[in-house]
Amino acid sequence: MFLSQYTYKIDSKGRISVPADFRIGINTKFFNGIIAFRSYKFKAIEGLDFEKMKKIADSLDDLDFFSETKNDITTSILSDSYKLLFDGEGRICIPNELLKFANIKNQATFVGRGSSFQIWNPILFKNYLEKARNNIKKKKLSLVIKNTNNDKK
Amino acid sequence: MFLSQYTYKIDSKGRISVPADFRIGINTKFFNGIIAFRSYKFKAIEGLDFEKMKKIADSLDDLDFFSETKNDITTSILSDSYKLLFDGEGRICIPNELLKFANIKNQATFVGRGSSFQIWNPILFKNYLEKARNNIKKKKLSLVIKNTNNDKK
DNA sequence: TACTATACCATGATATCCCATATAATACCA
DNA sequence: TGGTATTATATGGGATATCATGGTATAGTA
Repeated sequence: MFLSQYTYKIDSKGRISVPADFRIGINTKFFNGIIAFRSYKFKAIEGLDFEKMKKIADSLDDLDFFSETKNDITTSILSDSYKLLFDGEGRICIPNELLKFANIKNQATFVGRGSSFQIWNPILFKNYLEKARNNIKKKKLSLVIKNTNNDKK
Repeated sequence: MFLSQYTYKIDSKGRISVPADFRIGINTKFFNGIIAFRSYKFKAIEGLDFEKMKKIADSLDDLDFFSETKNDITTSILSDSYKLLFDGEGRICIPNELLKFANIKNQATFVGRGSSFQIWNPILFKNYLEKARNNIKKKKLSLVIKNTNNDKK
């Protein structure tokens, strides 16, 4: 489970450490690294376990083969995704294409989202987090949490 | 079940003991520690079992990357949560981010809330407790509590 | 040869482990 | 019941390991 935020540097070679705690949650049996692609809602990068990416790909297979939606999603997710391998120290090298999209330069923030994570420009994320917190307060969504929890029990 | 209050010190390394009684109620099979995050209602820290947090995360999770509604809540809960592992003596190290938010310095009070608990600045909690008691008296809610309590027995 | 990418090694700061101690709670026994 | 022994637990400090980060060396490529 990916939790918390970690802000790390990008060195002169474009390398950045994936948080050690994230690496633990990543199954490295078949693929020693992560999958990354553009977020659809945010100026950020989505990060995934290989296995979760496989689940997404499988779920896309369930859609109607001829549907327009399937084509769009399949194209934009699967063709626009990158396999980023760990080096010996658990670092990855984020492609320029993604860095530019997320407006990331010297530093990046890894953001835990449970079964996946995101990579943000630290300042942009700080702003968004502030907004998200306020939204929750306004909409009193704390109740939602309680309910979803009770449902599962 | 988490009950009572316990006030302990934070040592020079930032460590604080989790009440032994709380530790008993925490399943340490997969994760030997607790999950902590900002409270939405109080200037305090919420504490949870790992499995309970996992249930929350799962309820927020779906493969739909286009879902608008859950983004804010997912980010503000999961990115603001921390895995806090026990050391050999059952202590945790609370991140500065949370300490600052809850205005905690040298001491902290663990407050049992049944299936979860909170961590407070001792003085702030004392004040809140006082207020809560007065509210009950004013609204004469003591009867309600007694009744619901009997129901459970 | 120049240039890129990958593997390998070094280091300082931080966090974790391990052991020690004092105090409080409990059990035991007269 | 009273007093003592034993256990549990909160707290403290030194040793060790982990991790982010920076650098060097090697292999691949055009």
